[in-house]
This record gives sequence, C-alpha cells and structure tokens, in this order.
Amino acid sequence: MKKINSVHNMKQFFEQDTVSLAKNLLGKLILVKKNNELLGGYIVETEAYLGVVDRACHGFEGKLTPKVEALFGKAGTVYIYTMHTHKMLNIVSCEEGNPQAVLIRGIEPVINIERMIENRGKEGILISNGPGKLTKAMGIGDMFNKSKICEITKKFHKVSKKSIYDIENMQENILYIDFENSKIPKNIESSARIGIPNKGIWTEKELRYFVAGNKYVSGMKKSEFKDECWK
DNA sequence: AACACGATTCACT
DNA sequence: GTGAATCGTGTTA
Repeated sequence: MKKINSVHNMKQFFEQDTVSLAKNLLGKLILVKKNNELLGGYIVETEAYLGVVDRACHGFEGKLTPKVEALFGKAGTVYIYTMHTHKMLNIVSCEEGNPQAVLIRGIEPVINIERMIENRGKEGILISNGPGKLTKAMGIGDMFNKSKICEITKKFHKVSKKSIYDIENMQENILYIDFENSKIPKNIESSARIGIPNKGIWTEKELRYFVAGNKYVSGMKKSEFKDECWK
C-alpha cells in the first residue's frame, strides 16, 4: 500500500482518486497571501464530487459551461463557484477533462486569526464553519478561479535556525498548502453531502468527510466537540 | 427578457 | 428546527 498521504509530490497528491483526496485533505494547512499578510487554517471538512456520473456535481454528464471550466482542468486547479452570493472553494482532482473535485467546507483558523475575524465580522466557530464562511474569512474569491494550488516555499532563518515562510516570494491570490505543518485527524467521519436534495442515490451517498469532534465542522453540535481531535 | 433554481447564511422560534 | 434573503447562472423564447 502506497502512503500517498505523505507524498510531497503535488501532482501525485492531487491526482489520487477524489474520495481518497477528500479524506487526505483533512488536516492539511492551507494558506493565502493577502495584502502582504499570510492567513491560514487546517482543513476540517470536505466533500467529494465525482464528475460526469454524479448528479450533484457541476460536471454532471460532461456539461461544460464558461463558469465550470476550471473543474475540467488539471489536478490541483482551484475551482471557485458562486452560490447565493457566497464563494465555494474546490480543488480539482483526476486528469484534465475529468470534472471531479473536492469542496472545502470548513477550516480551523491557525494563522492570522485576527484578520479572519475582521474579514468575517464574526468570531469563534462562525469564522469558518461553512464553505461560504471560510472563503470570506480568507479573502478567497473569483480571482483564485483556475489558479493552481502551490506547495509553500520556505527559507532558513539564520538567527532562530528554523525554516520560516518566504512571504516575499509568495504570490497574492494563490492557494498554498503546507504539508510539513499539517495535522493528522484522530478519526474521520462521513455523511451524506449537505444541501443536495432530489438527486437520487447521489443524495444518499456518504461523500462528506470531516474531522470527528472538530468545532469548525459545519453544523457540529457543541455536545459533540472534542478537545483532542488531532493525533 | 423573463424565469427557475441552487454545493448558503442568518436571524428567528 | 424553520423560513427569508439574495443574485449569478443557464435555459428558453
């Protein structure tokens, strides 16, 4: 069994099958550079959208419209979709032309939480416990559409003798991922996807994955919060 | 040009 | 838990 989760080869990581990618993205630290500052958080909730056969997927039956072009791109392409004025962040999987992707539905804020509170006008779990909320918190919008996710670049800081983020050499409006500083969930739970009624078997399928007990999972009840949800 | 429909969020009860 | 707000997008005429 290949441990693809620990592979730092971006291409291979994002080309794994969509369900595996949805699970393996849990715990990953994603970052953006906004106004010369870094913002970031751990992914805690995802959903898999399985392309031409999936009635709930924007690539169902291969229907290609201008707004979904990014979904047909290469693995690692960012696909932004607008829903009720809210921006949804997806990461495309599979080979070019196969419209499958993982929707990011929740993050645990880690870097620059203050700025995220300001961007959202809310604090606590309301910063990012939903797909439209986390994009607002991180300043992710249409300018990210069709961009490619990048592995973070670091430089060695002589004084502290540590690797630190090389912010000057990062681009704005690009999604970064930091494999080294990511977490491993203790338990992953699954459920049907949210907001997908009347789609036959595709309504029922358990294609939503989340870190058990994490506060930033959408709809997670207070009684189900766990302090220790990472290994 | 008109219409229907959401991969949602928020403010209620 | 329920309902309203809200508007971009694709379809049809």
